[in-house]
Amino acid sequence: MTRAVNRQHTPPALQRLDTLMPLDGPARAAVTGAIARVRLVEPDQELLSEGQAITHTLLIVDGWAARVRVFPDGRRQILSFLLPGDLIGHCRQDSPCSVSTVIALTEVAICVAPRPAISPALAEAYAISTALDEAYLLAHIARLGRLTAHERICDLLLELLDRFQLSGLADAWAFELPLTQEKLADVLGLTAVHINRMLQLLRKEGELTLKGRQLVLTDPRGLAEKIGHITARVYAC
Amino acid sequence: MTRAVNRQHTPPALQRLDTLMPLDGPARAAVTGAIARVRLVEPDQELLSEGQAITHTLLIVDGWAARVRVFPDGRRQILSFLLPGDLIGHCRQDSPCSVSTVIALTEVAICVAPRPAISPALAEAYAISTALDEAYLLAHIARLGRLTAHERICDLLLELLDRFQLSGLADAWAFELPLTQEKLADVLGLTAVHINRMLQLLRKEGELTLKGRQLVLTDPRGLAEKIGHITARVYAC
DNA sequence: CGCCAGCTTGAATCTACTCAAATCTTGTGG
DNA sequence: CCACAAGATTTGAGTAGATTCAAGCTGGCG
Repeated sequence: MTRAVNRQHTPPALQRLDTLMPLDGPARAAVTGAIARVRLVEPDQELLSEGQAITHTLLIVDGWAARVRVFPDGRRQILSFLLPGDLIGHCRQDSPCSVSTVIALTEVAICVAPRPAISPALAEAYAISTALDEAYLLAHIARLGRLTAHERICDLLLELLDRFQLSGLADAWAFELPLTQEKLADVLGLTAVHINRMLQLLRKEGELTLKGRQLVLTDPRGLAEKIGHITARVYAC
Repeated sequence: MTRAVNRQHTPPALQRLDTLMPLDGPARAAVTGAIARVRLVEPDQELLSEGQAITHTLLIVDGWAARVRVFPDGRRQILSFLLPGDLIGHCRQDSPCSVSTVIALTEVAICVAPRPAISPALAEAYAISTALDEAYLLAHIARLGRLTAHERICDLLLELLDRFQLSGLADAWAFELPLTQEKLADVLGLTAVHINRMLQLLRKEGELTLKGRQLVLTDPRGLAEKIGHITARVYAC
């Protein structure tokens, strides 16, 4: 269950928040405490359903979750990924409810996120996290609207690499990608068959290798340059 | 410049916020005062550019604006529309900066949005507005990812109808659509030529009429039923 | 060993794109 | 009030990228 890259003691979720905004003692203690009390969710289980009232903000500790929309005829679209260190349901409304269903893609560990009132640094980390979330949504819209299948895959993988780097779950080239080609298709608005063909092409081009769940990008920076990918992180100032 | 539907004195921007959350006296006064001091922006002018520091939250008073992303090779994608009563740059960060360029699509009137601290009702209206914004982004992702050209157009027009109804700028069937087919293409991830053909088809099917800038949907509720459109408004509780 | 989910392959099809030209609008100046 | 230019819409023909459907393959696991 331990991820390859993160051998140190800092849990990825804590590391992500700390990277977004250096946390003070109370914040670190609160997050560490929260992370100690996780709930495990099985793959394909719903974490939250559309329209459901939100009582706590949740924090992803481990695993992959996703916001999804399913159409009456069975088409499905993954709206966004939720990865370790990401918040679920963080908003300012009095009685908020979920705007989308959230499901676990792998086994997921979640906990209740400490209240931002505990520490100004924590509040700021949450705010930056929320801003980044929005940047990822906008990037996804541009991806689906204007990129080809080939570009979409590269662009998404570069975003994921970047996101995992924030939490220490990726080094400069590689991270664990536990998604089936069908799920990739559901994020990228394509079919599994076409994802398959494009992944083969990318391998033939030498852009990536995929052994088991381990994804390695040969030259992330060169690839980002080539397809004009700009990391959303730059927007969070 | 006065829009067809809104003959009463309530400005659309005020009406939208008041619809989201009934405003108290101070809030209404503050919004009315703010709306009195508008800045006019010409079509195609930038309201905000990517990465720029945000000093005030802005409120759209009149006209259409959009968040756009332009690729190095000239492809462009409209990420979201900003319509009367919508907020620009409302967030919780200490020193926020814009995650996308915002341009005026028509002549736009904007003002500085009153601070939410003025009134709890206003703060809640802003919070709901922000939540709705996110719901629109998610809806757009699902649209681009999984709907056909025909469905995308219908789905977008239904969303716009719904949004204009919030501010009193649309009745049950019609609103003013000042977009060229090229701009519609830029939102929907299609080409102008294809938008043209699909609009003709929709007219032939009797789903809509388009005289000048006036868009009339023949049977919005039936259409929404047919394509499985769910108004994002339901998510805001 | 055999099953099953996921991956791979091929052929036919279709949706949307490209390019190019014609027509319609709208606004402007003479 | 007409002529003209510029922008926007419309039309047609050919093409490309992605889908569909169907079959075969692979690897992990009971």
